Amino acid sequence: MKNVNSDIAYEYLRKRILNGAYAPGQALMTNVLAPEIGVSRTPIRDALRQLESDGLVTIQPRIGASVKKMDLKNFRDSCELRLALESHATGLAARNRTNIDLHEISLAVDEMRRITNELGETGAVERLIPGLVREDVRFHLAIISAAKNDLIKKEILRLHLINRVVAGPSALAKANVQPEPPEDMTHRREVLASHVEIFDAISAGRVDEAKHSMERHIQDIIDRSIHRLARAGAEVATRELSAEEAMYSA
Amino acid sequence: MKNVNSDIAYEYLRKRILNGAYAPGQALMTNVLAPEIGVSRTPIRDALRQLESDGLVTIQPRIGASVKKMDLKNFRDSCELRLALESHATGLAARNRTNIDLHEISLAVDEMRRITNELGETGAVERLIPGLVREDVRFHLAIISAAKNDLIKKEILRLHLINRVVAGPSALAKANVQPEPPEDMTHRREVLASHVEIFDAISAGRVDEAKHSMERHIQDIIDRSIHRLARAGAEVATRELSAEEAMYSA
DNA sequence: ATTTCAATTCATGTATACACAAAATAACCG
DNA sequence: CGGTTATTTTGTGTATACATGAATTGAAAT
Repeated sequence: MKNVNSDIAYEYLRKRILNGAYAPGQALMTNVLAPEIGVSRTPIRDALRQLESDGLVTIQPRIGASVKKMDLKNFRDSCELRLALESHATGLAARNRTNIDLHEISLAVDEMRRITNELGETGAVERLIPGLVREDVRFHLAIISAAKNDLIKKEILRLHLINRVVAGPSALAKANVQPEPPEDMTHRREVLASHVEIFDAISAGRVDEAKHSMERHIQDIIDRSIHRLARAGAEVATRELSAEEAMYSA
Repeated sequence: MKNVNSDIAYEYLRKRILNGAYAPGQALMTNVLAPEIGVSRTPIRDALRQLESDGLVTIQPRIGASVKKMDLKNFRDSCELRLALESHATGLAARNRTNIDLHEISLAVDEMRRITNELGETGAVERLIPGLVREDVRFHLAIISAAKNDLIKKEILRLHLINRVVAGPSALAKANVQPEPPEDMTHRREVLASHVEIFDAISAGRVDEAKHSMERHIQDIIDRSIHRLARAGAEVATRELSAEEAMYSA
């Protein structure tokens, strides 16, 4: 999409859906959005259709568009899909990665190690968590890029978006789940260890090992997400997030 | 999509793209299609956007829509994606299948066995191949349904569509590749054996085995497709097919 | 003859008007 | 007073008109 007005509408709506300005199920009416955004209904319809294929919006004929509701079943399904794609992509990465790819992945691992250690020593959660998230994103992104399959990459990025919206830090905050229990330091070291393990496998070209390591890693992440969500109640909202997530959108 | 006129345009264009009425890269101009289909440009634009997200059409801003071109790289990528999804779905099927699912899968296997044997005896290719294709489709469809993940299912169906368009029997025919070499009888028996193997694994709930069997099975199919396509020339066309493919669209 | 640039054509993107389906409200009847 | 049926409202789907950007043609210059 690169049509001026459609893009304006698309970005506007996407941002607002992603940061929770609209409640899930909320109707998105073209004739109220048109004056609000300052374009006509036509590009808004385009944007809504695009958002629908992104999985963020539901369109019912003759009824209209609404922010997509995510129940636990849907969320599980999309996690499962992500698991399938990202673990497979990791296998591909082990086969297709260039040295440049390897370098980028290793940077993400090294930086995460540095921050994790600093976090263990100083306990400066507020200051360091964003960096940790950024390096995590960087790691996963570098791998799916190294897989050299644009279709798979595109699909994974789409899913990341949805998942983060549902289970991202701010979403959990709004659902009254404490986002970062302090005893999670051990978990952070586990995550780091997983990343190292995955990197090593990719680096050595061990396809199956890379794949399975990533599969376990993502399964862990998913289990934790679902566990937390389940505690927060069955109905899951599409909620706030920002800075780091914006990367995914790019 | 269930808007009357959009649907008309969508079905019209989709059919024509799938049966090769338009050459790959062919421009699809709203103002020529509008009188042709008998609706205005607006629902046609909707249909084109839908087809774009189906992966059948490319839309460039201010330039317009055109039938998507598939080069070998794109085709490989989409095969790889299908491989990832369908093998994963098979693993899920082994875990989640109901007895009804199992029954449906077994019917597809039994029927394929019957037809394969009859084919081996009579050699009536013309008459029996369609049935074979149908049972193959039925088998794969039954499995991805048994996986109980609608997202994955939807995605696989989308890919099947693209793949069949590119590498389906009629596409190969147009590309001057003999569709069914007679010595392929051994291959047909291998396919049947694969199906049996996969069914057994799913039936017994052996997740990993099911997954890997399907992975090998699909890899075989892909290798054969790509091999044939490569002989037919690098540039791949989006070409004719019908009856069986229509099933996938449903 | 070839390249450059201008003018024209043409198709898209966008706005808007209208028709119609669905939802909300009011009127009617039991 | 509850439930059913008109009526109105509201917002979508569709057609169409207009404006703008891209492509193309033709003219001018090298």
